[in-house]
Amino acid sequence: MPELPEVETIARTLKPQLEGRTILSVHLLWKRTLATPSPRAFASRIAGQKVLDVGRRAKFLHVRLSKDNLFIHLRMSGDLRVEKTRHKPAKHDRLIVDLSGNKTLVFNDTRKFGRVWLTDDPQDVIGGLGPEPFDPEFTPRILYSRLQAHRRQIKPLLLDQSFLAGMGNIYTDEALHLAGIHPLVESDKISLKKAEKLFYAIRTVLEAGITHNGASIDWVYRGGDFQNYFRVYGRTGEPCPVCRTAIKRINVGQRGTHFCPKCQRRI
DNA sequence: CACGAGACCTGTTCGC
DNA sequence: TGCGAACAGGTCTCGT
Repeated sequence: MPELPEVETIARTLKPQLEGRTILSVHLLWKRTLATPSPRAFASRIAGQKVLDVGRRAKFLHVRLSKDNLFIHLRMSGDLRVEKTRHKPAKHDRLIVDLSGNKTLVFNDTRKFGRVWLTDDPQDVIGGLGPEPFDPEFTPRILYSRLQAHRRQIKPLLLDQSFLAGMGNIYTDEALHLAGIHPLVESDKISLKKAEKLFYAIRTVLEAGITHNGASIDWVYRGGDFQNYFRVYGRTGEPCPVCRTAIKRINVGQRGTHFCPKCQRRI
């Protein structure tokens, strides 16, 4: 799925296209796409609400409406576009939101993993999330103490959205390589110095991702080109950009994991 | 508490 | 060429 930089890119693109418009009607094409409320309540409640703001929290797109909050999670294959209102859904369209001014917000999601919530209390959806990587309150010291609070393999821990919000499989592999940390290292074995390095590595790779408008992989093309700057992700067997050692691929928590066996020692 | 496996889905690529 | 297996940017739930 889109990770933090891809969702940030989408949020920035949608913001000027959606703000100020009024929602006229919605058409739900795949029932399970809607997490809450019921399809009937969703349709009647959302109609007539105005879009006040569009933003991002972790990997959620947050659309603030006059009375409610619309949250959209793209999961693995979701995509969002604003188009001129049309009447025939395209392949894999799951939710159509008709807006004032002849525009339509289209949620297209091949694998049907994506979810949409409408709620008056944002905490219902995003209440359990960990710190936002770019939050000024989030510091290297805080990352260190949170790492010490667990004894878990570092990669799955970074992917845990309640530990840290927004990291996904690609940016985690990239950040661990930049910080020189093996993906299986136990979190409480990471020194303060290494935790600081990891903190800045996380911000660096996420920032680079945003600068490049995210990554476009396989058939999910969203315009970004960060895939051309991957250090290790998807580069199994290719030389490490730092030391030329062949990049290894292993499975960690059933996720493909790429790292340099020389730069990222297990210890 | 930490971890692995299985679900949820469709599509593409890999290996024989 | 063909066909099944493996794999894909995510997250939840269950069992050990």
